[in-house]
Amino acid sequence: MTLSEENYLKTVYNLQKHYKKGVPTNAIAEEMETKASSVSDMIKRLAEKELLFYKKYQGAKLSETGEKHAVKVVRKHRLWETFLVEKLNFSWDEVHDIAEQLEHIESEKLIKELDKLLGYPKTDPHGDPIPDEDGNVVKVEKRMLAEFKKGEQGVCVGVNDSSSSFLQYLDKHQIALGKVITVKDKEEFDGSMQLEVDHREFNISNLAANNIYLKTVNS
Amino acid sequence: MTLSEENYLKTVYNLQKHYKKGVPTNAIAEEMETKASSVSDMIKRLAEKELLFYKKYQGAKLSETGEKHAVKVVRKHRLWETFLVEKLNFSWDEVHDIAEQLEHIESEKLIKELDKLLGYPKTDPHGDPIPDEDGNVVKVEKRMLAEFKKGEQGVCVGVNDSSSSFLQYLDKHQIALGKVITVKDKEEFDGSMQLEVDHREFNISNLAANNIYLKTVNS
DNA sequence: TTTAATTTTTAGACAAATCTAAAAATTTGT
DNA sequence: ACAAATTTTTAGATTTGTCTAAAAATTAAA
Repeated sequence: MTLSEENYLKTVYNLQKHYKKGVPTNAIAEEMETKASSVSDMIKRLAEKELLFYKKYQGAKLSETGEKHAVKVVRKHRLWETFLVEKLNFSWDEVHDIAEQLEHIESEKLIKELDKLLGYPKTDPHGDPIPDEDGNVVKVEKRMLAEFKKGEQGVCVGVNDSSSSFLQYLDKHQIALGKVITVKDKEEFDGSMQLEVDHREFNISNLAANNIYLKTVNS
Repeated sequence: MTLSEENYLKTVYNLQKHYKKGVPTNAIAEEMETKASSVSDMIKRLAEKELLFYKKYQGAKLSETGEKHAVKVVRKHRLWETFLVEKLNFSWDEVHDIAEQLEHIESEKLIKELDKLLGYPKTDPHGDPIPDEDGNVVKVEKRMLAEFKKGEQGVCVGVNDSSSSFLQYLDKHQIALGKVITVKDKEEFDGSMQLEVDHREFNISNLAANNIYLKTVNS
């Protein structure tokens, strides 16, 4: 398995929750910042290797083998991110690019020992679940902040966008995993919200609220 | 800088202590388990990029830029090896191949923090010095065990061959960094030696003795 | 439903890194 | 010093992964 193939599998894996049928060529191309023609070529090759199913113009869908492999890469990515934050003093907005490199390192023992060193963490620094050794992924029950109504309260358990600009925006407002967020007010026409976090109030856009996940808290 | 280029630089760096002039094409090819023709091509490309000096049939010699880059790779390799042994319970014969992958990860901060986590180690698990941030390499004074005379004593400070078969051979005889070794007898005709380590006596070949470094101990 | 817009695929080219086979240069042995 | 052996380079082919431009298929719109 080449580095490039692994990246394609991971991308298809990440995108296929948003598509009932196959993941469109263009979606993959956009996500990977490459051209549709390159994707078309590669998808065809991966299909030959039976890592995914593919019919012309119908997009891509991971096979069982392909998914197994993709989950392994995701597990490694998230464990490395956790390592960087927990052991090497990185902040959550700095780890993605480095984990993108580290996720391709091959060694069963390495990843097993890393998991042990970190105390078998369940989620990464962005709240995403870390698949276990057998590839099982725990599904965390969570709702988008944007769906919360005025007066509701929740604990931040994850983000949808892990870009450093967004994560730094959250830092600025002291939003982090585990923080309690209260919706003080909600603007109907644009979906913007007035929030309270740590006794501090501020306003966020609907776009931002669409990238924050909360777990409802019984308060 | 591609992964392949980096590997060539590192190999030339490692080999050039053994050659006064340029490192021969064949020596590089053998070390990298590739063909001389491939080496010839790549060397030419690296010379164009001014990472090394090269004249036809005269072998390769790193430029200052090339050496700077090579040392960085070596620093990363040795820090990662130390990490694997110190933090992830690897033994010294298991780390080479994984460090070979990890040495190409790009991130200044990562390597700085790794160094800190490990307590700024001076040598790797095989006794090789870890270059500092500025690329300075401490030269450890050491002699080959094969050069020791009957009755002499030393402390093991390094090995020349880091292959897992050799390292496992050393483990079997309880030879490790820091161990005191006494030459009880030396066979003139084949250079084999009778050693004492931990009050245990055994015999090793000249080939083995040529791959163990000791620091003379004033006893 | 026929055209227009969009998406996807194909064809052909290219750069990186490698290989084999053969030619050229250098070194060694007598 | 000359021939033989060895080392190194060149020439040409191959694989992987990418790209551009153009053709084909699908979807959307009038």
